[in-house]
Amino acid sequence: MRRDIFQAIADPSRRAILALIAMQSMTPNALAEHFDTTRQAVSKHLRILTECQLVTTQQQGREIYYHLQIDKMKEIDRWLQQFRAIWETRFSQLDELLSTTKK
Amino acid sequence: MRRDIFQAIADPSRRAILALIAMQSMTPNALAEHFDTTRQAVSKHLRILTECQLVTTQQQGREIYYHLQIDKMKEIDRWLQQFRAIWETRFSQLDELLSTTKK
DNA sequence: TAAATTTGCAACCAATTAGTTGCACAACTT
DNA sequence: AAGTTGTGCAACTAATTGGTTGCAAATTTA
Repeated sequence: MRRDIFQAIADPSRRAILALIAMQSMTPNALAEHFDTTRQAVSKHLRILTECQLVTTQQQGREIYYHLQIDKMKEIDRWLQQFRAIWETRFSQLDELLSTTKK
Repeated sequence: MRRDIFQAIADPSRRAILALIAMQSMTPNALAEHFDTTRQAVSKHLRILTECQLVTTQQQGREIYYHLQIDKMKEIDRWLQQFRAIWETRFSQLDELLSTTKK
């Protein structure tokens, strides 16, 4: 059972769930209304997101609110850094080239 | 055959391949040396990365060099924006709180 | 207390995945 | 021309995935 953030965000439904609860914490039932699948399918996605700590839960009576764990999202950002470093370098090189051409 | 960047980067080997060719374009054989799998397995990963345009090829004699298509990586960054907006807001809120506490 | 609501979990299933081996083909080397 | 090297593709396989239905448990409502 591989369970890392990259595998978690590979699924479009899970990305949609993350985007939804990013706006506001939601219950599984409320989330399921946004999808064509069953509530149980959504529940399974939430389990995966919980396992890799992208979301946390908060019980409120018989309802369970799922919260986005924004800090965990930063891990993706951190992985992107190595590539961002490249495209920023290339951009500044292009920038340099352009200003050289101007002269 | 779902083929989007998020599914592509879900696999650790493919992330490693991306990181390697980010430094320098490489042939499948050269890449395969960095992995415990067969050359054909690496070739399959490269095919997936090519299909979603994360890499491009450049034939040179009988060798084929795989290049990172850095612009495509920006798509991940773009998706992250919506979340980055959140964590930056929270950070600035914390920032505000701290400066208020100082007073 | 009985019924309804909200949820998670298990069992099952079809499709997909990541790997393998075994080719075939083109391009260099001798 | 014959052998070697670099590569992609097809066929197969075991494991994983994302979905389903059918529960059971806990909490709220009547």
